[in-house]
Amino acid sequence: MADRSGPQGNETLLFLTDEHLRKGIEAMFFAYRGFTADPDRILGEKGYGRAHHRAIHFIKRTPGTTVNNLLSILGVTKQSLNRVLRTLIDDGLVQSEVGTRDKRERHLNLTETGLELERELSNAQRDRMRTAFRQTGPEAVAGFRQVLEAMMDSDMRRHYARLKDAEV
Amino acid sequence: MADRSGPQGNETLLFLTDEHLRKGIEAMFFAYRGFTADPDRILGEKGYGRAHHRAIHFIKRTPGTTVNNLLSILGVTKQSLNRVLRTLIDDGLVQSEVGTRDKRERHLNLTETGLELERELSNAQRDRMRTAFRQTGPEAVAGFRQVLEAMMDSDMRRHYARLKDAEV
DNA sequence: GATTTTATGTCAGCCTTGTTGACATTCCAA
DNA sequence: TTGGAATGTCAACAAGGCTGACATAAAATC
Repeated sequence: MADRSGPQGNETLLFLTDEHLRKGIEAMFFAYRGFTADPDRILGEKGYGRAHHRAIHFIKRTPGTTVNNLLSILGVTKQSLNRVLRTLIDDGLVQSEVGTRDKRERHLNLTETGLELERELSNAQRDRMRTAFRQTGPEAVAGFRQVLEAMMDSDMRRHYARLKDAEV
Repeated sequence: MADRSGPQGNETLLFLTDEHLRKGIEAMFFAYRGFTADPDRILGEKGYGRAHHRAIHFIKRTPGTTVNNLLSILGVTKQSLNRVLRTLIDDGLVQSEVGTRDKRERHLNLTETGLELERELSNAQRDRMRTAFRQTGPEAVAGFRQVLEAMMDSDMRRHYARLKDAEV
């Protein structure tokens, strides 16, 4: 929100040049590849894809979540999500229970098998994140999260913040 | 590389808890969606996809690059890249010239039309990046780039660094 | 109580973008 | 001259997005 560079000091704005912005763009591109590389390998071996990982992650993250809630977090269509959920339910990784208060809803949870895969995936992804965090230190990590948060769409920031408040 | 937290001070390691790592993971997920949202909208209107954007970006970035070089940066198969390049060449956005030194190679450049689209895409993406950078300040941006760079696969870091050295 | 809205599931079909495999061409280099 | 490298192209396939249409059950509203 606030422009933290003074109005007179031009040298304080040097981090906003097009060259620096392009470097930031390419950093996002290359880093995201690394970010997904390890889970992708594991998923590939088991016949799943990134979409399954995302579903598994957020079900683990918000146990008992409904399909609609998952849709708004993932930002895909219900048909797309349904295809993924169907295979996870059929394979016994996800359990779908009719809601008690509202019987139209389905509450989603990971089964023991689902939790196992989730652990395998998030261990791999966390390992890389941990290494990167350790290499760069807490101040860099704080900046990393600030910039990423500022880059989100506002509705996604809501999801992110809600999760943050709930657990951290 | 070096663990910057002391071996005895536990409180300095608090940024490495699983909860913080998970927050970093979700920050990457939600931020990447924002990162690609604006170009995706523009591309969708013109019948292109993210793959076209990536090709356009790195051709602009490294004019006269060969197909093979582009392949190693983008990390896809030549068939996949070829399909994208073909549409861009047919639509007059990319020019492919037989190499002079080695006539097997094709040197890729953007045409004036291609440069126009590239400007439109990167302006949109830079706007978001600039806003995020300005909101968070130079120290946060430095941390952002450090962490992202540490998260890359080493071969991708090579590409990233090479581009960095060449132009920044 | 009847009607409308909501949550979900499902079927069919389309698109982009990734994959593998096979094969042709061109041309540098040993 | 022959082998291999760089590129192009064709075919087939899969994942995972999308839209549209329709069914069902249940909640909400009139």
